Amino acid sequence: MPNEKGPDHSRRKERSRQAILAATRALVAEEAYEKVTVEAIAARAGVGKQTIYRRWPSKSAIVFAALLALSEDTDGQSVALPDTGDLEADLKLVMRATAEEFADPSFDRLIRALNTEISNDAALAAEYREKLVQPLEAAKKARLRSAQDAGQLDADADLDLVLEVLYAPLFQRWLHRSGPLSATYADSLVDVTLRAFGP
Amino acid sequence: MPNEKGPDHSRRKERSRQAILAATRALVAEEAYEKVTVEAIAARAGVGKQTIYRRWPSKSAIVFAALLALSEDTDGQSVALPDTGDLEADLKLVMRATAEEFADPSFDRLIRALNTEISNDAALAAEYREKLVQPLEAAKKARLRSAQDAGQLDADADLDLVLEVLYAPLFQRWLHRSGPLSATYADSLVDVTLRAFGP
DNA sequence: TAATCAATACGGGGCGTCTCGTTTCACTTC
DNA sequence: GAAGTGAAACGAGACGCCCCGTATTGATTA
Repeated sequence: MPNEKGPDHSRRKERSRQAILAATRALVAEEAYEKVTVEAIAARAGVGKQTIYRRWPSKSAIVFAALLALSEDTDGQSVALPDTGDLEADLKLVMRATAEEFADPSFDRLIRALNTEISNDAALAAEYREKLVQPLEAAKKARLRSAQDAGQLDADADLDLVLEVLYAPLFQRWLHRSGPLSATYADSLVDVTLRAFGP
Repeated sequence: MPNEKGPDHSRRKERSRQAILAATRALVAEEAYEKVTVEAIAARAGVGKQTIYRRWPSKSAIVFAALLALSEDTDGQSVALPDTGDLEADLKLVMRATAEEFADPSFDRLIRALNTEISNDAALAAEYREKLVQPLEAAKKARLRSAQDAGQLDADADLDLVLEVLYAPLFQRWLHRSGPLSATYADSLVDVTLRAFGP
């Protein structure tokens, strides 16, 4: 605990904070989002509603913080994509994993809830981009830059655009449920991207 | 609202129906979506709440019907994309127009509201796909097929995939506000798509 | 007269605030 | 150390507000 000063009420605080975030994640993952109420979160976490509102200003903020904390667990050391030297194989591995992730019902409900909040709250969207999206994109771009150095990708390619072409179709297909998120589909997105931005 | 039906055949039904849909569109376009309530719609339309619930089962259904009616105005004759014989020019025209459309604040709020409802209601999403998306996609595919016949596009290309690569990045950039929807960007999406699926 | 309507009351339920009595903990005082 | 103390944080939940969707009523229209 890197606390240097002042009264140490942190033990109690931290425990209830974690309980609130865990309860939120559990509820969002297992129920339709409309059923997730602040009262339900408080009950599940074994805390009073005021304890929640002392920390976060709104339900959106709670949900967002809950998902943010999820990624901060795996964080600490920065994420990195596999780099075997074979760009196509590496990307297909990652895209297949991503497609599988979206097919999981709990993850589906979680990200759908997040997108609902984000879509209607520009400030939350900015925080989402800064804290969740950008670190991931940095890792992806690092892998792409390595591919550029290896001559497997157009050296002048706009990496933001490359990532969009690679991921946006998958994301849209998931969001609108407009088609299967199969391994074949994941592979074909990689093929398309490499054809468009290949050397 | 001018009524062209002189005879007493139709009752107040149609006029109030139009008033409700128009009021819904106006409210969704000018306010944050959370502020759009059924009571506000009824007040704006000069209609009782019961008149609304006699026609639609839920708020989602009202919003959806309001946007559906919008597209049915311009409908009647099926939509068609320009076909000058120059695929690149035609697509850039359409993509630039699409990007501009999304930049309009009223349209932005409208489609954001629709996406919010759709994202959390699979049945509504299916109806959305059937009544709004598929007619448009049919028109787009017709243009792409014409390009295939002209040898400007890989004859074996999966047209669903082509459309996704073309539109999904724009859609995602708009939804997540992750970058400018400029004409340059629209053009580069066409360039990428043609590079990936060109002959 | 018979539908249809606008208006409005109503129950149900969630959000965010407020209050209350209790627990925890840093800091005394013995 | 052990016992005591005050303040901050707490669990519980009542409350006011707003909204959804239903039910009722008296007026309007065909």
